[in-house]
Amino acid sequence: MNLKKLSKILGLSQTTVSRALNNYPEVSEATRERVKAAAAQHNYRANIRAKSLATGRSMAIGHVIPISTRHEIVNPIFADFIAGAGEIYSRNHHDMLLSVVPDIDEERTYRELAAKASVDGVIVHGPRQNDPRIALLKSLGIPFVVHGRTSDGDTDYSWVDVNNRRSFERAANFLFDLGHIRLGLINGLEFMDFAKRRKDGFLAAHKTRGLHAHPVFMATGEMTEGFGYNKAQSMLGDPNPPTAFIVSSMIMAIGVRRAISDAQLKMGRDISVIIHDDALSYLPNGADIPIFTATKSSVHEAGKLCAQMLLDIIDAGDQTPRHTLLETDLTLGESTGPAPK
Amino acid sequence: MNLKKLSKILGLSQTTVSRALNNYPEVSEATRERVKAAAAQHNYRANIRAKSLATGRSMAIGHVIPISTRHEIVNPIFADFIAGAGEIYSRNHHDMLLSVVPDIDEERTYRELAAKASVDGVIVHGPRQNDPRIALLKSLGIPFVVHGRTSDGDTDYSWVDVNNRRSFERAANFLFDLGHIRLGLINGLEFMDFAKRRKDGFLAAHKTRGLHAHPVFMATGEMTEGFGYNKAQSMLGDPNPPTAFIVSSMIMAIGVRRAISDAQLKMGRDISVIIHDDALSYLPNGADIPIFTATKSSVHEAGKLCAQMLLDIIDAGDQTPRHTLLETDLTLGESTGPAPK
DNA sequence: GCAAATATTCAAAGCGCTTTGGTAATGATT
DNA sequence: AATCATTACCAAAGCGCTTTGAATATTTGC
Repeated sequence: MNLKKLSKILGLSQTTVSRALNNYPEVSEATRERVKAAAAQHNYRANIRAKSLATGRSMAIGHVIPISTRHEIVNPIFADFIAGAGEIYSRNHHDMLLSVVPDIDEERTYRELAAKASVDGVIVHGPRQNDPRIALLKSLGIPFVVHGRTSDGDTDYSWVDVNNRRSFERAANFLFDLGHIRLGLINGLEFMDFAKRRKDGFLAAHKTRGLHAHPVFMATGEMTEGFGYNKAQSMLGDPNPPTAFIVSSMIMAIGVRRAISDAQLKMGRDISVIIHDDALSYLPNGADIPIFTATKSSVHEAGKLCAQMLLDIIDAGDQTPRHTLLETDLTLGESTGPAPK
Repeated sequence: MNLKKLSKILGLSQTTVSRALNNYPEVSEATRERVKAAAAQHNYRANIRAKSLATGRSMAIGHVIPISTRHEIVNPIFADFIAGAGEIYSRNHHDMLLSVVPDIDEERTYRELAAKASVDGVIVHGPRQNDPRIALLKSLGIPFVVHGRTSDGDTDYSWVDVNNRRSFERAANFLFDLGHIRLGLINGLEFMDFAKRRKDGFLAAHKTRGLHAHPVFMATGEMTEGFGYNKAQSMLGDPNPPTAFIVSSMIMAIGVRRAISDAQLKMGRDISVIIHDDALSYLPNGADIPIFTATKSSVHEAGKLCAQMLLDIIDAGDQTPRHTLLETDLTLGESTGPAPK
């Protein structure tokens, strides 16, 4: 079923049928209803590619998911983020175009997306401290929103980010308040901007207390369960080990918990743990009482915000950057307690 | 830059330029090279929607990800599956169109995908035992591959699945061989086909040994860490508890491990655990020695296989269903041992 | 009752590509 | 030298929609 056939059936021109369906005012209510009824009856939907060829808008948003070439790891938070964004898209009749590409091919992918005019805008995932994608997308003239931020270079673009620095500063201070002096940081890769900011917050808290963060107690790496386990284990093996950990993700924290339990220690009593909790749907932080004390910020919500911001930007045709900085909730769980004597 | 301009620059017709770029034979090698050089120089890429409007092929594959309306949970294996499939798509110049929809809207989504002609085929995720989507997609005439299978109704369609029944039968038998008699099963929702098959395998092993599976020791629910924890905890609280668990996913197993550790038991000594391991990139089952004894099958690989099968089907224009049944590896880890006396 | 204003409808062009059905030029065949 | 293939190219139609500009029908104003 297509427009031509449908208009023939109705005895109307394609123009009128098209306008009736798209709610243009210059169509009488009587015919509009007749047209809509016929469209429903014949299960007519405008061919999306013909439509977007005619309008110049693709009604699709691109997400380029980089896969680390070295480690082949997919960021697990991505499922929840996508779910959030997808909710907004489908509510606004947009499609989501996903490109999963080795990080080495990212630039080419963005260029193609732009040249082929496949999308009206893109969401940028996992920004590095200094990320060439910003300049690239600007030069391509394609609207975009970054999930996260960059620190160096051009910072004049739209983003939605969590206040990572403050979160981790608060987390560290909270542990200091409990009497802990030696903290371990188990963080993501430091060329990732969020990881850098978290470390900065961690260090800032040390500084105000006049404490010194031991480099050996600041680990940075791929955010897997295994990495969390290894680093926690080796830090706990130190002759003068940390009494508390701050861990950048639930997944790593699971490894940390395993290491603690392997060392015959009890989390929350012998050793405290604060995690950053992205509120992943499949990894809830306990039911009523959180397992982990956490700086919490829903990545599902972030997906929704990014998507909405991008659609707004596209709609407005507007170039002035927008920003949303989300504060985290510091929620008390059972993984923290006073420093052991 | 578009075809028209490019052909003007080259002093050739659009026909010739198009043919040169698409490697048709009726173009001299000299002009072909000249055209390709110019295309590269001007960063020309065919507008994908114009192209697919003309060819009738969208060069896109749809994935409809259902979100459970009741629980709002995103299946975490989905990230790795998508990554695998995406690899195949980009290698074959296809796009991936993702629709994240409440399970209640699934049918409408498929109908729209078909009517709007947005995709050349779809991958069906998470089939139920008797899944209406099969008949729907057949009636819509849209090529599809199911990741998993159905048990009831029409079973004549293409799929890629893991031999879930045999996997869990083997797992149970392995535990019986170790002297365990009371096994606990912590499984996904049973209307999901994979969960049903796993349970069938579990029961089959009991039957051949002349053993009876206790209903209280067979849990079924949403595959979260919390569910694994709750069920393991309650089963361990039984006056005559199981001495081994078979767990349907790594995520749930993490909860099971937490319950075991909370109960002051040692996994692999006091209680054995076998999991099904989807080989998720961000949740590797240990480094050199697996943490869990597992029936292992990479979901990333399954994504690749599904994608490739679908592209092959579309390419062949062929209707005869194809099947790939993957056997799992039963890999020995540190979570299993002889039944305690 | 007639011009002007307004409300409806339509034919045709255009979005950027592919593909059909040619033509012109070259080379091979008798 | 005339005929036939073959090679290399092109003009124009068509994919299914939107939108411009014009035409026709219906009201309104005086």
